[in-house]
Amino acid sequence: MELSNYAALSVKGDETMNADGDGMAQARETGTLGKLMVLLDLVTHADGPLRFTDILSLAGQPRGTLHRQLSHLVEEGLLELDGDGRYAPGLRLLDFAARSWARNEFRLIAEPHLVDLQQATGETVHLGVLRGQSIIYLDKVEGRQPVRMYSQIGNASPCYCTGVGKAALSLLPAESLVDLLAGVNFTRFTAATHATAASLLAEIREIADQGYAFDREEHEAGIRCVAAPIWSEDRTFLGGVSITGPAYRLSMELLAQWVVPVQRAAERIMEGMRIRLGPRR
Amino acid sequence: MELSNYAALSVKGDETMNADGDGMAQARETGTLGKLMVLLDLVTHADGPLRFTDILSLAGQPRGTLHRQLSHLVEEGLLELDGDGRYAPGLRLLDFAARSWARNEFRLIAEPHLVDLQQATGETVHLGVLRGQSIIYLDKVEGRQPVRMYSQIGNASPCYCTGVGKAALSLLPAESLVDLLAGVNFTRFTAATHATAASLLAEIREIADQGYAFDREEHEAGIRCVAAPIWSEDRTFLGGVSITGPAYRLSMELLAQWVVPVQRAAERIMEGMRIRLGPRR
DNA sequence: GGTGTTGTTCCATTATTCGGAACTTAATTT
DNA sequence: AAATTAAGTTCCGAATAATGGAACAACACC
Repeated sequence: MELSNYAALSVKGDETMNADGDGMAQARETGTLGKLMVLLDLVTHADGPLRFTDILSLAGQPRGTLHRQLSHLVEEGLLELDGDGRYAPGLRLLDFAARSWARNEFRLIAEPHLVDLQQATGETVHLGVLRGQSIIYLDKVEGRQPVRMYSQIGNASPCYCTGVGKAALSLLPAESLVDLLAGVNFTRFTAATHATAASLLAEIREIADQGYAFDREEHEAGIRCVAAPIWSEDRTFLGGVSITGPAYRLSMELLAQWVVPVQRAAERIMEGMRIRLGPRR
Repeated sequence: MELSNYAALSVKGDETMNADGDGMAQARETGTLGKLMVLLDLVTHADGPLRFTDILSLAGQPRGTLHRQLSHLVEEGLLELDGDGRYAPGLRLLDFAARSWARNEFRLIAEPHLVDLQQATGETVHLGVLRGQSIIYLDKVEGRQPVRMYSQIGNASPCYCTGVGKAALSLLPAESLVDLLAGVNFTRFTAATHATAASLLAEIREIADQGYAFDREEHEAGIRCVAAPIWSEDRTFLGGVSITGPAYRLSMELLAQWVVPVQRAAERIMEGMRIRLGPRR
């Protein structure tokens, strides 16, 4: 019933006001749509279905207004209203996403290289993109284990404690990086999670030099990974590939051996992007 | 570049006007949101990224208006505008969907029973819901094969040529069924696809009596399935479970043997719904 | 039958969207 | 290279849709 750590994982993140000293505030108003998206965010980020009153207190809108907004969302299939008057995410979202995923050019280019990497190492391979302050996982290739699909794909994870996230951040120019980190809320998931922008910055500088990143159980205890960055030539697109697995099986020595394969996969994906999307980008 | 069979697969379907003699027209106007959703539909249903002009001709809006609408969608992350001025579905859709899927109550209830059914038969098991004239697949459990997740999940498939679809339709009262079929555009995917509402109606009457449905290579040549219906007590929620596989492996005799297991799985799922969601529904 | 809670409908006011046209910018032709 | 066409962007008065307060139903819990 309670809301989950909404702010920490929010893709958008700056709905209220970012305590950013810089004058350059990102574009904000999308009028009617923006307000509706806030509601969609609220409902999809909640731990379970929300009643009208719950949303009322969270959204702080007048009752009449909120009621009409929710009705519209329900009518469009973006939300669903069950028999007990509780609002849940709508199935139309699934349909949109399935199409968006199936046709995603970047993912299609990367796919064969992810499979190669999975087979070479036997461990789970992820593909992620930096979007705002979050990493969105675009694909995942696992070994033989009983399929639990969708598990990670589409999930927005924090950028400061994942391999792909840190690899992507290392591509940013120093200034943008500092700006971005200023807005990040550092939640400590494990003992190894970076707790401050300063300590993260230091590691990212290192990663930028080396060209690869580790996740030393920073997001989830017992889970490690190696990641390599991926970027478009115009740097509008930042992401990464990673190999992930349990710490008992993936020693740091083994991870170090996988640096080269991961980097090679990243390079091949970038080569594919140049060919498919044109050399300029 | 061309549009795919947009109308046939559309979840919404009645944007213009349904040739429905009945006075009870379903609610329609969602104002600003509705117009934006039409655009989202256009872009997500296209075969590839669309340029501004493409959308302009498809949407039939004034240029200035369309431009602002697309800008808003892009700003919210629902669409993405690449360097070549082409619009593609945005990644935010993935994030929404991942959450919507992970927390879907019906899916969570059904999951263990799907796994059981998969292990009992060794073939692929699907869970689907009727939404408008389409079946939306909510889950899929496969055997050992190399994982290609997301493949089917979230996809909207026609109701008239899938096992789950026909099973779900068989739950509708005769009147609603006729109304619904009046709006369906019967595309012949294979030689076995029902071509008219009449022939479909005849089979659905049979299915309603029997309590299970076959798909005899009606959607895809070489693919068969058995399905059993699932419904909430108040009949607001209709769907089904199915076992799907290649015709060379799944003889009609074998499928007939699986009727009982599929029905049992469906019953257990419904029992779970009664317990979790309250007896009324 | 009251009384508080929750959800829905109504309508004048206000703010946003609409859409034609003028204006850039890029591509194509002469 | 200049001229021409196409493609995309910005502007602003008019039209429309969103707003939010208040009054109205539905339901539970005393």
